[in-house]
Amino acid sequence: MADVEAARPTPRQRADAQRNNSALLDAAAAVFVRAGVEAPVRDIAAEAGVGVGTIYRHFPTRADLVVAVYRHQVEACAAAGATLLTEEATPYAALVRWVDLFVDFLVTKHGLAAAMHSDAAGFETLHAWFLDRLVPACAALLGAAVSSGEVRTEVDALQLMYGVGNLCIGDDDPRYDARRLVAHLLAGLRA
Amino acid sequence: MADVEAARPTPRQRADAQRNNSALLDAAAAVFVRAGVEAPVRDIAAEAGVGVGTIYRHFPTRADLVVAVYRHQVEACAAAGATLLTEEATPYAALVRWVDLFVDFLVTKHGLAAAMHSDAAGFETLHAWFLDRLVPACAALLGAAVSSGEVRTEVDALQLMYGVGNLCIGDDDPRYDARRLVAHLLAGLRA
DNA sequence: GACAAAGCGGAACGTTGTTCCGTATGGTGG
DNA sequence: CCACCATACGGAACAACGTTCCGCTTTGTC
Repeated sequence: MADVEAARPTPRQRADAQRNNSALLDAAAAVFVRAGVEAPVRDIAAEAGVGVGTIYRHFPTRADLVVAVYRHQVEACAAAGATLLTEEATPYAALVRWVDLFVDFLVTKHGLAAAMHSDAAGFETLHAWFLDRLVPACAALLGAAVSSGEVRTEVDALQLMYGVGNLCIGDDDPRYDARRLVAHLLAGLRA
Repeated sequence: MADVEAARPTPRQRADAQRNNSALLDAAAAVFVRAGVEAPVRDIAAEAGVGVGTIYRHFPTRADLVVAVYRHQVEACAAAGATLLTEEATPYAALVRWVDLFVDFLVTKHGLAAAMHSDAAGFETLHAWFLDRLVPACAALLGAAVSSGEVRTEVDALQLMYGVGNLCIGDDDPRYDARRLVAHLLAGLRA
Protein backbone atom coordinates (compact mmCIF):
# COMPACT_ATOMS: atom_id res chain seq x y z
CA MET A 1 0.00 0.00 0.00
CA ALA A 2 2.98 2.27 0.38
CA ASP A 3 3.81 1.84 -3.30
CA VAL A 4 1.33 4.55 -4.25
CA GLU A 5 4.05 7.09 -3.59
CA ALA A 6 6.69 5.22 -5.61
CA ALA A 7 6.44 7.73 -8.50
CA ARG A 8 8.36 10.42 -6.57
CA PRO A 9 11.32 12.29 -8.15
CA THR A 10 14.18 10.55 -6.29
CA PRO A 11 12.76 7.57 -4.45
CA ARG A 12 16.05 5.68 -4.56
CA GLN A 13 19.38 6.33 -2.77
CA ARG A 14 21.94 8.67 -4.14
CA ALA A 15 24.85 7.05 -5.99
CA ASP A 16 27.46 7.79 -3.29
CA ALA A 17 25.14 6.37 -0.65
CA GLN A 18 24.88 3.10 -2.56
CA ARG A 19 28.65 2.95 -2.95
CA ASN A 20 29.18 3.57 0.76
CA ASN A 21 26.63 0.94 1.63
CA SER A 22 28.51 -1.87 -0.06
CA ALA A 23 31.88 -0.43 0.91
CA LEU A 24 30.76 -0.60 4.53
CA LEU A 25 29.54 -4.17 4.19
CA ASP A 26 32.86 -5.24 2.66
CA ALA A 27 34.93 -3.25 5.15
CA ALA A 28 33.01 -4.59 8.14
CA ALA A 29 33.36 -8.17 6.92
CA ALA A 30 37.11 -7.70 6.49
CA VAL A 31 37.55 -6.10 9.92
CA PHE A 32 35.42 -8.78 11.58
CA VAL A 33 37.67 -11.48 10.17
CA ARG A 34 40.83 -9.60 11.18
CA ALA A 35 39.78 -8.35 14.62
CA GLY A 36 36.54 -10.15 15.52
CA VAL A 37 32.95 -8.88 15.65
CA GLU A 38 33.81 -6.82 18.72
CA ALA A 39 35.92 -4.52 16.57
CA PRO A 40 35.24 -0.80 17.24
CA VAL A 41 32.92 1.03 14.88
CA ARG A 42 35.69 3.58 14.25
CA ASP A 43 37.94 0.86 12.85
CA ILE A 44 35.26 -0.16 10.37
CA ALA A 45 34.73 3.45 9.38
CA ALA A 46 38.47 3.85 8.78
CA GLU A 47 38.66 0.64 6.74
CA ALA A 48 35.78 1.83 4.56
CA GLY A 49 37.25 5.34 4.33
CA VAL A 50 34.14 7.04 5.73
CA GLY A 51 33.18 8.85 8.92
CA VAL A 52 31.37 7.16 11.79
CA GLY A 53 28.30 9.25 11.08
CA THR A 54 27.98 7.55 7.71
CA ILE A 55 27.86 4.13 9.36
CA TYR A 56 25.02 5.21 11.64
CA ARG A 57 23.16 6.72 8.70
CA HIS A 58 23.12 3.31 7.03
CA PHE A 59 22.83 1.09 10.12
CA PRO A 60 21.04 2.70 13.06
CA THR A 61 22.84 0.52 15.58
CA ARG A 62 25.86 -1.72 15.81
CA ALA A 63 23.69 -4.87 15.85
CA ASP A 64 22.04 -3.77 12.60
CA LEU A 65 25.44 -3.61 10.94
CA VAL A 66 26.35 -7.09 12.16
CA VAL A 67 23.06 -8.49 10.88
CA ALA A 68 23.54 -6.77 7.52
CA VAL A 69 27.05 -8.21 7.16
CA TYR A 70 25.67 -11.62 8.11
CA ARG A 71 23.00 -11.49 5.40
CA HIS A 72 25.49 -10.13 2.89
CA GLN A 73 27.93 -12.94 3.58
CA VAL A 74 25.25 -15.62 3.42
CA GLU A 75 24.26 -14.32 -0.01
CA ALA A 76 27.90 -14.13 -1.08
CA CYS A 77 28.53 -17.70 0.07
CA ALA A 78 25.47 -18.98 -1.74
CA ALA A 79 26.42 -17.16 -4.93
CA ALA A 80 30.08 -18.22 -4.74
CA GLY A 81 29.07 -21.86 -4.52
CA ALA A 82 27.62 -21.65 -8.03
CA THR A 83 30.57 -19.86 -9.64
CA LEU A 84 33.46 -21.61 -7.88
CA LEU A 85 32.58 -24.90 -9.55
CA THR A 86 33.27 -23.38 -12.96
CA GLU A 87 36.34 -21.34 -11.92
CA GLU A 88 38.35 -23.93 -10.03
CA ALA A 89 40.27 -26.80 -11.57
CA THR A 90 38.45 -29.55 -9.70
CA PRO A 91 35.27 -29.79 -7.60
CA TYR A 92 37.38 -30.53 -4.52
CA ALA A 93 39.39 -27.33 -5.00
CA ALA A 94 36.10 -25.47 -5.33
CA LEU A 95 34.87 -27.05 -2.10
CA VAL A 96 38.04 -26.02 -0.27
CA ARG A 97 37.75 -22.44 -1.40
CA TRP A 98 34.07 -22.35 -0.54
CA VAL A 99 34.74 -23.60 2.98
CA ASP A 100 37.32 -20.84 3.32
CA LEU A 101 34.62 -18.26 2.58
CA PHE A 102 32.34 -20.10 4.96
CA VAL A 103 34.90 -19.83 7.78
CA ASP A 104 35.17 -16.07 7.21
CA PHE A 105 31.44 -15.92 7.54
CA LEU A 106 31.37 -17.97 10.74
CA VAL A 107 33.24 -15.25 12.61
CA THR A 108 30.31 -12.97 11.93
CA LYS A 109 27.78 -15.68 12.68
CA HIS A 110 29.25 -16.53 16.06
CA GLY A 111 29.33 -12.87 16.99
CA LEU A 112 25.72 -12.51 15.94
CA ALA A 113 24.38 -14.29 19.02
CA ALA A 114 26.21 -11.82 21.27
CA ALA A 115 25.11 -8.84 19.20
CA MET A 116 21.46 -9.98 19.27
CA HIS A 117 21.29 -11.23 22.85
CA SER A 118 18.07 -9.30 23.34
CA ASP A 119 16.24 -10.81 20.36
CA ALA A 120 16.34 -14.60 20.51
CA ALA A 121 13.40 -15.01 18.14
CA GLY A 122 15.01 -12.86 15.46
CA PHE A 123 18.17 -14.88 15.82
CA GLU A 124 16.32 -18.17 15.23
CA THR A 125 14.74 -16.72 12.10
CA LEU A 126 18.13 -15.71 10.74
CA HIS A 127 19.57 -19.10 11.61
CA ALA A 128 16.83 -20.99 9.77
CA TRP A 129 17.22 -18.72 6.74
CA PHE A 130 20.98 -19.29 6.79
CA LEU A 131 20.49 -23.07 6.67
CA ASP A 132 17.91 -22.86 3.86
CA ARG A 133 20.29 -20.76 1.83
CA LEU A 134 23.65 -22.44 2.39
CA VAL A 135 22.97 -26.15 2.78
CA PRO A 136 21.99 -26.49 -0.89
CA ALA A 137 25.08 -24.54 -1.96
CA CYS A 138 27.35 -26.75 0.10
CA ALA A 139 25.53 -29.87 -1.03
CA ALA A 140 26.11 -28.98 -4.68
CA LEU A 141 29.86 -28.59 -4.15
CA LEU A 142 30.08 -31.71 -2.03
CA GLY A 143 28.02 -33.71 -4.52
CA ALA A 144 30.23 -32.61 -7.39
CA ALA A 145 33.37 -33.59 -5.47
CA VAL A 146 31.85 -36.99 -4.70
CA SER A 147 30.83 -37.50 -8.32
CA SER A 148 34.34 -36.69 -9.50
CA GLY A 149 35.64 -39.35 -7.13
CA GLU A 150 37.71 -36.93 -5.07
CA VAL A 151 35.98 -37.30 -1.69
CA ARG A 152 34.24 -40.02 0.30
CA THR A 153 30.49 -40.24 0.58
CA GLU A 154 30.13 -40.68 4.34
CA VAL A 155 29.39 -37.06 5.22
CA ASP A 156 26.59 -34.84 3.99
CA ALA A 157 26.50 -31.06 3.62
CA LEU A 158 24.73 -30.34 6.91
CA GLN A 159 27.18 -32.48 8.87
CA LEU A 160 30.14 -30.82 7.20
CA MET A 161 28.80 -27.35 7.91
CA TYR A 162 28.11 -28.16 11.55
CA GLY A 163 31.55 -29.72 11.88
CA VAL A 164 33.29 -26.70 10.43
CA GLY A 165 31.07 -24.41 12.49
CA ASN A 166 31.95 -26.17 15.72
CA LEU A 167 35.65 -26.20 14.90
CA CYS A 168 35.48 -22.43 14.64
CA ILE A 169 34.07 -21.91 18.14
CA GLY A 170 36.62 -20.26 20.41
CA ASP A 171 38.80 -19.09 17.55
CA ASP A 172 39.51 -15.83 19.38
CA ASP A 173 42.01 -17.79 21.46
CA PRO A 174 45.43 -17.07 19.92
CA ARG A 175 46.62 -20.60 20.75
CA TYR A 176 43.79 -22.07 18.71
CA ASP A 177 43.87 -22.13 14.90
CA ALA A 178 40.48 -23.09 13.57
CA ARG A 179 41.51 -22.80 9.93
CA ARG A 180 44.24 -25.39 10.34
CA LEU A 181 41.82 -27.88 11.87
CA VAL A 182 39.27 -27.21 9.15
CA ALA A 183 41.94 -27.88 6.55
CA HIS A 184 42.71 -31.20 8.21
CA LEU A 185 39.02 -32.07 8.27
CA LEU A 186 38.75 -31.39 4.54
CA ALA A 187 41.92 -33.36 3.83
CA GLY A 188 40.38 -36.24 5.75
CA LEU A 189 37.46 -36.28 3.36
CA ARG A 190 39.62 -37.25 0.40
CA ALA A 191 38.94 -40.64 -1.15
CA MET B 1 59.03 -21.77 50.31
CA ALA B 2 57.34 -18.39 50.68
CA ASP B 3 56.31 -19.27 54.24
CA VAL B 4 59.74 -18.33 55.56
CA GLU B 5 58.55 -14.74 55.75
CA ALA B 6 55.27 -15.59 57.50
CA ALA B 7 56.59 -14.38 60.87
CA ARG B 8 56.29 -10.71 59.83
CA PRO B 9 54.44 -8.18 62.05
CA THR B 10 51.17 -7.93 60.06
CA PRO B 11 51.27 -10.57 57.33
CA ARG B 12 47.52 -10.85 57.15
CA GLN B 13 44.91 -8.36 55.84
CA ARG B 14 43.56 -5.61 57.99
CA ALA B 15 40.13 -6.22 59.51
CA ASP B 16 38.28 -3.72 57.28
CA ALA B 17 39.91 -5.20 54.20
CA GLN B 18 38.62 -8.66 55.12
CA ARG B 19 35.13 -7.25 55.69
CA ASN B 20 35.15 -5.48 52.34
CA ASN B 21 36.41 -8.60 50.61
CA SER B 22 33.42 -10.69 51.58
CA ALA B 23 31.03 -7.75 51.25
CA LEU B 24 32.22 -7.38 47.65
CA LEU B 25 31.80 -11.07 46.93
CA ASP B 26 28.24 -11.03 48.29
CA ALA B 27 27.36 -7.75 46.58
CA ALA B 28 28.73 -8.89 43.23
CA ALA B 29 26.86 -12.18 43.43
CA ALA B 30 23.62 -10.33 44.18
CA VAL B 31 24.12 -7.82 41.37
CA PHE B 32 25.04 -10.56 38.90
CA VAL B 33 21.77 -12.36 39.64
CA ARG B 34 19.76 -9.13 39.38
CA ALA B 35 21.45 -7.53 36.37
CA GLY B 36 23.69 -10.19 34.79
CA VAL B 37 27.48 -10.55 34.81
CA GLU B 38 27.78 -7.57 32.49
CA ALA B 39 26.69 -5.28 35.31
CA PRO B 40 28.89 -2.16 35.65
CA VAL B 41 31.63 -2.21 38.28
CA ARG B 42 30.16 0.99 39.73
CA ASP B 43 26.88 -0.80 40.49
CA ILE B 44 28.72 -3.50 42.42
CA ALA B 45 30.66 -0.86 44.34
CA ALA B 46 27.39 0.89 45.23
CA GLU B 47 25.74 -2.36 46.33
CA ALA B 48 28.70 -3.14 48.59
CA GLY B 49 28.85 0.46 49.86
CA VAL B 50 32.47 1.00 48.79
CA GLY B 51 34.31 3.03 46.16
CA VAL B 52 35.42 1.59 42.84
CA GLY B 53 39.03 1.90 43.91
CA THR B 54 38.38 -0.63 46.67
CA ILE B 55 37.15 -3.17 44.14
CA TYR B 56 40.31 -2.81 42.08
CA ARG B 57 42.46 -3.10 45.19
CA HIS B 58 40.94 -6.53 45.87
CA PHE B 59 40.45 -7.71 42.29
CA PRO B 60 42.93 -6.25 39.79
CA THR B 61 40.56 -6.69 36.88
CA ARG B 62 36.90 -7.29 36.24
CA ALA B 63 37.55 -10.90 35.19
CA ASP B 64 39.30 -11.55 38.50
CA LEU B 65 36.18 -10.45 40.35
CA VAL B 66 33.98 -12.73 38.27
CA VAL B 67 36.31 -15.66 38.91
CA ALA B 68 36.36 -14.93 42.64
CA VAL B 69 32.57 -14.80 42.79
CA TYR B 70 32.47 -18.05 40.85
CA ARG B 71 34.79 -19.81 43.31
CA HIS B 72 32.92 -18.31 46.25
CA GLN B 73 29.58 -19.54 44.94
CA VAL B 74 30.91 -23.02 44.17
CA GLU B 75 32.12 -23.29 47.76
CA ALA B 76 28.83 -21.93 49.07
CA CYS B 77 26.87 -24.43 46.98
CA ALA B 78 29.01 -27.32 48.15
CA ALA B 79 28.69 -26.28 51.78
CA ALA B 80 24.95 -25.64 51.52
CA GLY B 81 24.39 -29.15 50.20
CA ALA B 82 25.56 -30.58 53.51
CA THR B 83 23.51 -28.31 55.77
CA LEU B 84 20.28 -28.12 53.75
CA LEU B 85 19.64 -31.82 54.33
CA THR B 86 19.42 -31.23 58.07
CA GLU B 87 17.53 -27.91 57.86
CA GLU B 88 14.76 -28.75 55.41
CA ALA B 89 11.76 -30.91 56.20
CA THR B 90 12.39 -33.50 53.48
CA PRO B 91 15.33 -34.39 51.22
CA TYR B 92 13.29 -33.26 48.20
CA ALA B 93 12.74 -29.82 49.71
CA ALA B 94 16.47 -29.63 50.35
CA LEU B 95 17.16 -30.56 46.73
CA VAL B 96 14.80 -27.86 45.48
CA ARG B 97 16.45 -25.20 47.59
CA TRP B 98 19.89 -26.37 46.56
CA VAL B 99 19.00 -26.16 42.88
CA ASP B 100 17.80 -22.62 43.51
CA LEU B 101 21.26 -21.71 44.80
CA PHE B 102 22.73 -23.53 41.85
CA VAL B 103 20.70 -21.44 39.39
CA ASP B 104 21.94 -18.24 41.02
CA PHE B 105 25.42 -19.55 40.53
CA LEU B 106 24.84 -20.45 36.87
CA VAL B 107 24.37 -16.79 35.97
CA THR B 108 27.94 -16.23 37.07
CA LYS B 109 29.18 -19.40 35.42
CA HIS B 110 27.68 -18.56 32.04
CA GLY B 111 29.20 -15.09 32.21
CA LEU B 112 32.55 -16.58 33.08
CA ALA B 113 33.20 -17.83 29.56
CA ALA B 114 32.71 -14.31 28.20
CA ALA B 115 34.81 -12.75 30.94
CA MET B 116 37.66 -15.21 30.33
CA HIS B 117 37.55 -15.34 26.54
CA SER B 118 41.30 -14.86 26.44
CA ASP B 119 42.14 -17.75 28.77
CA ALA B 120 40.51 -20.96 27.55
CA ALA B 121 42.88 -23.20 29.53
CA GLY B 122 42.13 -21.42 32.80
CA PHE B 123 38.45 -21.77 32.07
CA GLU B 124 38.75 -25.54 31.59
CA THR B 125 40.58 -25.84 34.90
CA LEU B 126 37.83 -23.95 36.70
CA HIS B 127 35.18 -26.04 34.98
CA ALA B 128 36.78 -29.33 36.05
CA TRP B 129 37.17 -28.07 39.60
CA PHE B 130 33.52 -27.01 39.61
CA LEU B 131 32.41 -30.53 38.62
CA ASP B 132 34.65 -32.20 41.20
CA ARG B 133 33.23 -29.98 43.90
CA LEU B 134 29.51 -29.89 43.08
CA VAL B 135 28.65 -33.27 41.58
CA PRO B 136 29.17 -35.03 44.94
CA ALA B 137 27.09 -32.39 46.72
CA CYS B 138 24.26 -32.76 44.25
CA ALA B 139 24.57 -36.54 44.31
CA ALA B 140 24.17 -36.59 48.09
CA LEU B 141 20.95 -34.57 47.94
CA LEU B 142 19.60 -36.55 45.01
CA GLY B 143 20.51 -39.84 46.67
CA ALA B 144 18.77 -38.83 49.87
CA ALA B 145 15.63 -37.86 47.96
CA VAL B 146 15.68 -41.17 46.14
CA SER B 147 16.18 -43.09 49.38
CA SER B 148 13.23 -41.31 50.96
CA GLY B 149 11.13 -42.39 48.00
CA GLU B 150 10.36 -38.83 46.86
CA VAL B 151 11.98 -38.88 43.43
CA ARG B 152 12.57 -41.36 40.62
CA THR B 153 15.91 -43.01 40.06
CA GLU B 154 16.30 -42.44 36.30
CA VAL B 155 18.50 -39.36 36.47
CA ASP B 156 21.88 -38.95 38.14
CA ALA B 157 23.49 -35.82 39.57
CA LEU B 158 25.60 -34.97 36.54
CA GLN B 159 22.61 -35.26 34.19
CA LEU B 160 20.49 -33.10 36.47
CA MET B 161 23.17 -30.44 36.70
CA TYR B 162 23.70 -30.36 32.95
CA GLY B 163 19.96 -30.21 32.40
CA VAL B 164 19.52 -27.29 34.77
CA GLY B 165 22.61 -25.64 33.32
CA ASN B 166 21.29 -25.86 29.79
CA LEU B 167 17.85 -24.61 30.81
CA CYS B 168 19.54 -21.48 32.12
CA ILE B 169 21.24 -20.61 28.83
CA GLY B 170 19.73 -17.49 27.30
CA ASP B 171 18.04 -16.40 30.50
CA ASP B 172 18.86 -12.75 29.72
CA ASP B 173 15.90 -12.83 27.34
CA PRO B 174 13.00 -11.24 29.26
CA ARG B 175 10.51 -13.56 27.54
CA TYR B 176 12.36 -16.60 28.90
CA ASP B 177 12.04 -17.71 32.52
CA ALA B 178 14.65 -20.31 33.29
CA ARG B 179 13.60 -20.70 36.91
CA ARG B 180 10.09 -21.70 35.93
CA LEU B 181 11.36 -24.40 33.61
CA VAL B 182 13.79 -25.67 36.23
CA ALA B 183 10.91 -25.90 38.69
CA HIS B 184 8.96 -27.99 36.19
CA LEU B 185 11.97 -30.22 35.65
CA LEU B 186 12.26 -30.83 39.38
CA ALA B 187 8.53 -31.46 39.69
CA GLY B 188 8.87 -34.01 36.93
CA LEU B 189 11.37 -35.94 39.01
CA ARG B 190 8.83 -36.76 41.71
CA ALA B 191 7.99 -40.42 42.14
C1' DG C 1 48.59 8.26 72.17
C1' DA C 2 51.51 8.63 68.12
C1' DC C 3 53.17 6.97 63.98
C1' DA C 4 53.81 4.20 59.67
C1' DA C 5 51.63 1.19 56.77
C1' DA C 6 47.58 -0.48 54.73
C1' DG C 7 43.37 0.66 52.77
C1' DC C 8 39.74 3.68 51.07
C1' DG C 9 36.86 6.90 47.98
C1' DG C 10 35.96 9.02 43.97
C1' DA C 11 37.84 12.21 40.52
C1' DA C 12 40.17 11.56 36.24
C1' DC C 13 41.72 8.94 32.01
C1' DG C 14 41.20 6.24 27.75
C1' DT C 15 38.09 3.64 24.95
C1' DT C 16 33.70 2.28 23.68
C1' DG C 17 28.78 3.03 21.06
C1' DT C 18 25.88 6.75 19.64
C1' DT C 19 24.12 11.55 18.45
C1' DC C 20 24.39 15.99 16.33
C1' DC C 21 25.13 19.52 13.13
C1' DG C 22 27.81 22.39 9.87
C1' DT C 23 29.48 21.28 5.31
C1' DA C 24 29.82 19.03 0.80
C1' DT C 25 27.67 16.82 -3.09
C1' DG C 26 24.73 14.35 -6.43
C1' DG C 27 20.58 14.69 -9.17
C1' DT C 28 17.21 17.66 -11.34
C1' DG C 29 14.24 21.83 -13.24
C1' DG C 30 15.32 25.89 -15.57
C1' DC D 1 24.94 24.25 -18.64
C1' DC D 2 23.85 25.97 -14.19
C1' DA D 3 21.83 26.81 -9.85
C1' DC D 4 19.42 24.87 -6.28
C1' DC D 5 18.33 21.87 -2.19
C1' DA D 6 17.28 17.55 -0.31
C1' DT D 7 20.36 13.99 0.64
C1' DA D 8 24.40 12.36 2.61
C1' DC D 9 28.89 13.02 4.71
C1' DG D 10 32.66 13.80 8.36
C1' DG D 11 34.13 14.10 12.71
C1' DA D 12 33.56 16.71 17.07
C1' DA D 13 30.88 15.98 21.11
C1' DC D 14 28.29 13.06 24.55
C1' DA D 15 27.33 9.22 27.79
C1' DA D 16 28.77 4.96 29.83
C1' DC D 17 32.07 1.73 30.48
C1' DG D 18 36.65 -0.46 32.73
C1' DT D 19 40.71 1.06 34.87
C1' DT D 20 44.28 4.10 37.21
C1' DC D 21 45.77 7.39 40.46
C1' DC D 22 46.42 9.91 44.57
C1' DG D 23 45.11 12.60 48.80
C1' DC D 24 42.89 11.29 52.87
C1' DT D 25 41.29 7.88 56.53
C1' DT D 26 41.60 3.92 59.27
C1' DT D 27 44.00 0.19 61.49
C1' DG D 28 47.34 -2.10 64.26
C1' DT D 29 51.55 -1.68 66.93
C1' DC D 30 55.14 0.26 70.19
